[in-house]
Amino acid sequence: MRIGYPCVNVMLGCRSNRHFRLASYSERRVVDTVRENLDCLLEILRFNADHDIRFFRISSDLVPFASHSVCQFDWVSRFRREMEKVGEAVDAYNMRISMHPGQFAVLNSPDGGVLDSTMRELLYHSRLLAAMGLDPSAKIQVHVGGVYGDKEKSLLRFIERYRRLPAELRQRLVLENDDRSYTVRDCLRVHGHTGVPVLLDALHHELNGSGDTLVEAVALCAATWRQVDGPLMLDYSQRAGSGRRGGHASTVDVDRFERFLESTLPFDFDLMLEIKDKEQSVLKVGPIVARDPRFQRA
DNA sequence: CCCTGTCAAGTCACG
DNA sequence: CGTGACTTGACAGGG
Repeated sequence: MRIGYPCVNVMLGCRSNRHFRLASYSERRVVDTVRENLDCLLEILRFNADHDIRFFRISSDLVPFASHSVCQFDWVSRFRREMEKVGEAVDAYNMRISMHPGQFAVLNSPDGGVLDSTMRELLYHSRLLAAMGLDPSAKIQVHVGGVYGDKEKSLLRFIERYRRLPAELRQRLVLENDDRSYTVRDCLRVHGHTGVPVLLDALHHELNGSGDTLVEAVALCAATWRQVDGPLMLDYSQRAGSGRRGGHASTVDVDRFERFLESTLPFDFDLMLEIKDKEQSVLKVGPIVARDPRFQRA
């Protein structure tokens, strides 16, 4: 089991998701920003390796405006060597990488313009991972998308769209249950028609359940990942104390986390900890997981 | 330095 | 109809 965190390291003084306003776009500006972002990404990976953290989500802002028409420079060629270095670091440390496009990528939208921008955005993600030389176990996680007043039709539209995706995208996309529309069971239906692996978000499953217990859901999702996809990925977060929908906790509650882990035994997976204090929470639970023989899975 | 209005993009729930 | 929430708040202009 590898445990990781998304996008941002709060301890290091750098950020790998720096961006800027579209109004101030220039090739110079974007090149400078990408270079800084890649430098920082390498620094974060080195930090992770030093602390035995081997799962990380790369920010979609690594190349700002990459899918926007304003972006004309060939960032793959320009930063090939730097991106390969990232991939080499990932491989050297036996790390796992994921990405999670923003809410604007909606593959099942009935709107052709939204579909176009979604395709450009998803292709940016897959080209970035490919430029790093990462194998297909580096995943891009998306939701089914909107309901548009007809959930069945909208789910079927996702299936059609998925089938027409280029292979470079199909080999990396994974489908995640969301917190209000599409449950794990809905995602599993899509899997049945497409083969897309299903990523389980434990909190979404709590808020928008399928009737399955957590461990049942883990088992069902695990079966959708082939060898080439790598181990099942799982998103774990805790709600902020006051209990409003959505908001993530500021730091991990270690007892609750341990109970969560016990409740998923004996399944193995790579775990993304979505907590505000990022790597600090991973550092808190890492030693517990490493020390406890019950969690020495696979 | 600090303050704050605003930021490429979608969808949905809430008031 | 306007606003906030979502995987990650940060930029940029003005005081």
